[in-house]
Amino acid sequence: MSDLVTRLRRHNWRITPQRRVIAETLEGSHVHFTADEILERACERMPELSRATVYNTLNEMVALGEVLELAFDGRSKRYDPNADHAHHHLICEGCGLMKDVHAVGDPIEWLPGDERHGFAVTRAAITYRGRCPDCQDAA
Amino acid sequence: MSDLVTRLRRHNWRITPQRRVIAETLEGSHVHFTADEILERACERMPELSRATVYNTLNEMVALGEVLELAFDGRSKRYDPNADHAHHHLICEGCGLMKDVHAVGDPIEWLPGDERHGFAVTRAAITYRGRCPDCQDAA
DNA sequence: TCTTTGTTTAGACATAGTCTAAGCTAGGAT
DNA sequence: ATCCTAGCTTAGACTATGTCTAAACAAAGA
Repeated sequence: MSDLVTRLRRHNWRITPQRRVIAETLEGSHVHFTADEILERACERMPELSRATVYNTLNEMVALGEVLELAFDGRSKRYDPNADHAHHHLICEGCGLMKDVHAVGDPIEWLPGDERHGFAVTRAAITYRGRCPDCQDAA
Repeated sequence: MSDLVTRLRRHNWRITPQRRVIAETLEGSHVHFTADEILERACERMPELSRATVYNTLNEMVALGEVLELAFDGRSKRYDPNADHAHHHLICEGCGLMKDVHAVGDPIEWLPGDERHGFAVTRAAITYRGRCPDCQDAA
């Protein structure tokens, strides 16, 4: 049912009931939740679930490379279950709405060798910002 | 002396002694400090400076568009005084070292119209990640 | 069954940032 | 010069987000 659960199991990671609920909550949504939003929604299915377990589990899924941690606003991190599928993010400066978007090409190729300062560059993420249709009308 | 101060004054923004110290601390460094790091350094020149003033001042400079707020790690925001000069950031996944870098072209052009979801897209920032020379050796 | 290892829990703790109420300062009006 | 006002600064309380700890719990293997 949950593809994220399948991917997690491949790491020989024990799928406990708590972890399954958290993974399915993450994957079942099309917005990127904060840890507390995941806790709130997961608790509808498993009321005794603790905050510490949600934080632990999310951090472990990030460490396994199956979930991306997004930190755009400096307030709270958000979690993106599509770690395998290259995409970027478009954020509304008015209301904070976030969309996944796909750009043409690979940003790493746009960084010249003499701008790399000897780094081994492995990833690149683009954050687009603007105003969504609703917030353009409101302005 | 401080170009940032000049830019801020153009907004009819009162340059108090506190604000000058904060602006010069920001601009005088080549790394991007957190608010608390700025407080610590600014206090060497003005020991009675308060934390609230540093936070207020940084937020106002961001609102004026003269300083960029960077939120990459979800821990604490960092502040970049070069808001006028288009550049991106390269971060070491080992030690957190951050460098300003310049990519070829404008990332906004790489986002197709049908991926914009009706947004008016105004800005794009690329975050490159990898390992710096020191952390490659350590690995 | 017993043991071992890993998981979950509640709550204490830590960190980053905001808010509030009071006092202070600079500049304009008199 | 003195007063007034608006805006600035301050200390500390408060909030939000996340981590840590110690104990209880659960599952798998001997």
